[in-house]
Amino acid sequence: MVTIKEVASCLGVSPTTVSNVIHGNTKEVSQNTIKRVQEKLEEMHYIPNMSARTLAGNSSKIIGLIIRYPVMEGKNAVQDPFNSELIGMIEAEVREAGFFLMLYASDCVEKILTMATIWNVDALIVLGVGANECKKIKKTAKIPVVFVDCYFLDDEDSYNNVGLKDREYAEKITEYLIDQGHKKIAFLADNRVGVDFERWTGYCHALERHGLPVRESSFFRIKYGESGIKESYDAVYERKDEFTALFFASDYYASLAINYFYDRGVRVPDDISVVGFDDNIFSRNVRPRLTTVQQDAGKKGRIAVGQILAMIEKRTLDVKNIHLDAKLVIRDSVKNIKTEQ
Amino acid sequence: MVTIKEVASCLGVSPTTVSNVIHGNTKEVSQNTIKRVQEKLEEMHYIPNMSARTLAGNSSKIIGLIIRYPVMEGKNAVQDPFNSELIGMIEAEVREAGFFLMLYASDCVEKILTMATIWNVDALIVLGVGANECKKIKKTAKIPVVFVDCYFLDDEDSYNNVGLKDREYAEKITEYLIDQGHKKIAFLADNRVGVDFERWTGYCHALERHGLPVRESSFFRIKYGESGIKESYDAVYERKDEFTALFFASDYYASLAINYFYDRGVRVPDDISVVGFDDNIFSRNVRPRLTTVQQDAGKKGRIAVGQILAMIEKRTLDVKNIHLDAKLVIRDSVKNIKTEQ
DNA sequence: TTGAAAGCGCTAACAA
DNA sequence: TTGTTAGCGCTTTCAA
Repeated sequence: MVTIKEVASCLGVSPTTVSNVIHGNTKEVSQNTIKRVQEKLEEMHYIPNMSARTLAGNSSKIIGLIIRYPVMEGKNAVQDPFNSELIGMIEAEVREAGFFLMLYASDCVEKILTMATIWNVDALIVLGVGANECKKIKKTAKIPVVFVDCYFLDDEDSYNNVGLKDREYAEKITEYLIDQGHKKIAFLADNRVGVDFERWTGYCHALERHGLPVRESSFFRIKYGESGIKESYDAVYERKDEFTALFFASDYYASLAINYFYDRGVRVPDDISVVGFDDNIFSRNVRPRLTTVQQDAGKKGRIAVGQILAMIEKRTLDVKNIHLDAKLVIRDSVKNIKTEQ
Repeated sequence: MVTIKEVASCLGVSPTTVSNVIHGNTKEVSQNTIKRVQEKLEEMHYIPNMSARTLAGNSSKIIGLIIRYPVMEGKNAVQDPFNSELIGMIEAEVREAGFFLMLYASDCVEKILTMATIWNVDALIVLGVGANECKKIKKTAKIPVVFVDCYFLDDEDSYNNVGLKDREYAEKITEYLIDQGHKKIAFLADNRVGVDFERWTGYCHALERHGLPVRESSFFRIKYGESGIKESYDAVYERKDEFTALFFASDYYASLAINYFYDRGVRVPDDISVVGFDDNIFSRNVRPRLTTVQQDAGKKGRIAVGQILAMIEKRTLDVKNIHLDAKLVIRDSVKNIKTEQ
């Protein structure tokens, strides 16, 4: 390990000068010294020691990426294709900005904040964590925090968040179904909080707006794990005649369902229509191709990191809680049944 | 930030004593003091400062996870479903062992080692990096390194690696195809190095063993990106009559191909048989279900972290380069054409 | 059984 | 324009 001291003594200058050159505080350093120091730094392969820098009161250059702790058996937090894309994007952006990414999966606010303190983390990006946790994190953390895909119970606009117009687009895709003649539409998700709650609400709004009844029995909770999913789909199958269309809160579940139905001889969209949400690899890699709501995970990541960097550099932000636009993508999983009625 | 000093002065003891209690060096501390210190630590919510610890010569408790830098347009390094599962598993294991995970995507050995030095990283887990890079990393890094899914040009057994019996199982699945009467089998992958090279080699061995010709023209290089894939598949389609079976080096490409063929009216397995490799979500979420080689990404992750921890704790390892067993999973994407001939 | 003191590598206030 | 020095929080050696 080459230290600043070593470089300095090699050159016969003081550590301060070397440090100043490293940080570009060169107003008071002669051109000649700057050059000599820079060359020596290069020559000796000087690599900074971040622990020392951080300890000396500088920023750690670490950004903590918090992902939700896995609830599901045999499934981990990175595995969801939407999350993966987001994480990959965030890693790339953080790295390119000269920061380091510490990945930490947890639902426990205490642990998250401890991790942030231990490492003197500069900022936190928090993915898809529940409203209560968000509140606590925001209240306690003394560093910039950007949430991604979070929904809050209290003052929405006091949070820094990058999300999607989930409700609006859930409403749109539901209206599309209604427009295609569907009146009996089920909503299926593995929970009904946060993002999924918003999508459910959008679905409800669309039904109400068109004078269709909103029934609690039209909500199916999909259980976790392979066997849980199968069990849940069995329940849907039993009641399939009650519905003409199924709105899944994610492409993942929608594509699994299409294949499940295929196996049981139920054809999509002829026998039942299906829509999803997200437009990830699953929606395109299933037949029939899935009609869904398209969102850009990469964009979310880029914006989130952009916000974080702006906050770190203490620039202010005009918009705090951003909800990105999405796009209805019509493919082949919905049948127009208007004429049949 | 509560420091050891503060805790110490609150208690009227020295920082040394507090530090000793924290680290369990309690042979020379009285029971009473231990208790008092522990309670105070708790009460004051003492959280260590890792920068200071690291600077004072202790281990950083950071494990660096290096993933290959993305080559493909619009695709990032975390996005591959196999990688995601592995990363999620590694994160969980690392966290549970009391370490922290720094995620870093790069192909550049210099940058990787700089990152390791900057942070005084305790160990490195390196995923799917090329042989040349592996060699350099092993030679230069002065910390434990475990490679995952890497293949090496020089002395294989001098590396710590967790891989799969890629060659053997590629051979097995090829033999299965031959056993089902297939003689004209293409091999398709997006490259032919590392893991994919092994799979290709296994494929070649099987053909040779059964007296079938190995032709360079039976290798298809799948191009990156959505349009690249389509273009590549178009080329396969053009020559589809030359083959009765297609061996894809990954489930991802195999499942995409099945759907591509479906769209063009080519039925799998009736018109052409398809096999994949990995058995991830794609193989099960496609119809017909994909016949493939099953491997356990989670297990790889667990073993890799186990090896790393053992190395960090300076316990020795008997087996260094582990190649896990896989399993041939026969589903519905291969037709038995023996009788037709 | 406990504590004082030095030092890890770096930064920054201040002096020269 | 350059250098001296103190100190960030912690560990560890050595003395008490």
